[in-house]
Amino acid sequence: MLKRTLTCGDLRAADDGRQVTLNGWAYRRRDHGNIIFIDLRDRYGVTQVVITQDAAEAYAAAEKVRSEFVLAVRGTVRLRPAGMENPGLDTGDVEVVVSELVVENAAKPLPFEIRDDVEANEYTRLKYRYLDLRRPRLQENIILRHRSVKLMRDYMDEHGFLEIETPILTKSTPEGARDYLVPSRVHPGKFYALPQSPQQFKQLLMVAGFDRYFQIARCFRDEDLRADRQPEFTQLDVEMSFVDQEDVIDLISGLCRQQVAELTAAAAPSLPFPRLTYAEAMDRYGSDKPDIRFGLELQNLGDLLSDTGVGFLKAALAAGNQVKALRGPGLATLSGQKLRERVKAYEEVVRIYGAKGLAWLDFPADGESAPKSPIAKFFNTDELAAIAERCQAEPGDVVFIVADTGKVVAAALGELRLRIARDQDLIAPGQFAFLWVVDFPLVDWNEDENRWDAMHHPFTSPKPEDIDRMESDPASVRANAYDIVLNGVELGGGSIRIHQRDVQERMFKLLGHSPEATALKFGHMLDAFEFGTPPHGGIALGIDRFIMLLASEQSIREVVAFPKNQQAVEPMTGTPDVVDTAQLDMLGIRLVSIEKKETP
RNA sequence: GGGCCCGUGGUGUAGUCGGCUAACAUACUGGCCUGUCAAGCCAGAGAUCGCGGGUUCGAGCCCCGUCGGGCCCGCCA
Repeated sequence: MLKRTLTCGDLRAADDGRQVTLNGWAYRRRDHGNIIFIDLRDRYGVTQVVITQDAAEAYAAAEKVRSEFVLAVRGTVRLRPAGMENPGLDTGDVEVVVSELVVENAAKPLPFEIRDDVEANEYTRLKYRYLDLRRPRLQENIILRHRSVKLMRDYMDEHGFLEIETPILTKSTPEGARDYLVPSRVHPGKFYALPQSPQQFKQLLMVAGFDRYFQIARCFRDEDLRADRQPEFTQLDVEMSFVDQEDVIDLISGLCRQQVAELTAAAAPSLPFPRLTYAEAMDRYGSDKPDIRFGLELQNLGDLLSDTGVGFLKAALAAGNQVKALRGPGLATLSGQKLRERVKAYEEVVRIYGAKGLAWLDFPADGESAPKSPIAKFFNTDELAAIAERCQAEPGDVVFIVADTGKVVAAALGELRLRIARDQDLIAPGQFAFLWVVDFPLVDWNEDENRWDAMHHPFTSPKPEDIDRMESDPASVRANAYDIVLNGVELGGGSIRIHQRDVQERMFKLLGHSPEATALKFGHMLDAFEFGTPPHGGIALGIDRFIMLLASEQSIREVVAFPKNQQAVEPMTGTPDVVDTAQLDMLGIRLVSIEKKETP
């Protein structure tokens, strides 16, 4: 083959006169008759090559070139004629006059065009992912991902961390997400599980004295997919010994700051990152991962309405429910028709999160007209004024009210808050608003199973001042747990771990595990805690999500080379797929037909 | 398990109060053209409108079912 002497991103005016050979893909071809331009593309850039009848053989070949042919060209670099430079290309001052052109591989018409401004159906994109990945946008995302991970590795190395691999074939654990299982051929009837995270191994590395560990770790969870959830994903997994929460927060804040500073056009976010307790976050934003790029905080109205005559609010407060409000800036300036449509859409939003209704009060822009809200007349003047003051509602605003259990109010208004911010364009692009959420509850009551679940995971330590209430009032026990949030996306979370056997046993007991089950599943952890375990803690960052945000993408599939679709299918290879009976026989596995849903 | 939205030439879209001989752009094929850079101009081919059924004189459009996809709820220690 005709090997390149440099890449399609290299040539500059100073290279005028050089003999060069380029390899690449025919990105665009412009045939003027007797002169043909081809933009030759590789991952480094685009270079214009020119073919004329002066090189008759090359010209004949160039006439047959189509999009995405792989070419090798030999020729001479020359400055473009005055006025013909292309400032849009790094190589735009020059072009290569071709003396020899070789078609290394032709290409059939493509299933979609290789360009950023035409978005093909995502199934087609995934089926031909190798073509999708040629598009500049995905090339940039994948390159950004490389740089991000490289930067993380260097940062961790500079801070004294060791990168250590942990098993992919490991043991199924009863807690948390569904495991992906791998049958053992050597032990028919037994199974490995793919790790949901390297949690136990990294803690045991602390017991082993490795002190500062990290890993770019692939994790697997067999749960339903979302735009920000793939069944396999990558974490920056970190664990440290002889540290407290502040050490972990400092370390990771610095890493995040560096990522933004070095990989985006945004200014480095200032340290320390803002911090909220879980209780504050839920109260003020209705979310444990608040987007703090805009205001619109939730306001409690309960105390203002203790004597209200408004029936549904009175009833809600009497039942011990919450009444909270959210300001919709400028919404009262919409026409009656538009406002009704908007309210209807917002009712739909809160309904999804369990709210039975959405009340609204408009404050007319002129400060005089009668409100359009059908319920405004039930409030007395003092109440309206108090609500406006509490919500800092100006003339022209609408205030939305949800009365329900604390959980429903938070979820409904928390989500509505995001929706209003988007609709009213309150989020300026290009921001990276980090936030630490701390003091998570240790456990969470599971209504369905009638038991306590670990909010983070069962190895998370309770706050020393709360530990005495683990048995008497578990809901009030706070954990040494922390999450880092970026632009309303949960980037990662961690905790200071339990390192004492008795505390760990109390935790398992609280979670409803019998001593026998605990010994069977977690005996190795409990044993380790009796052989000199240092105080330790750590964190894991979702790398896919981080890069999605750095790249301003809406889905982590845009930053994963070969992602699965929402049905957990990878359309290119056709994964998952059936296997030979012989393979199953070897594993001692027999398939039973999956029961069809019964028809009523 | 559930909710909402979307399936129209290869690709992206329009057409959705029923009248279509299915439109536009691009890609594709052929022709013209020596300075373009999303090149341009001319001509051409290419779609049983995801699939099945129904309503109707007539269905891309309405109804029912089904398949595929996206977003979300549940789920995700």
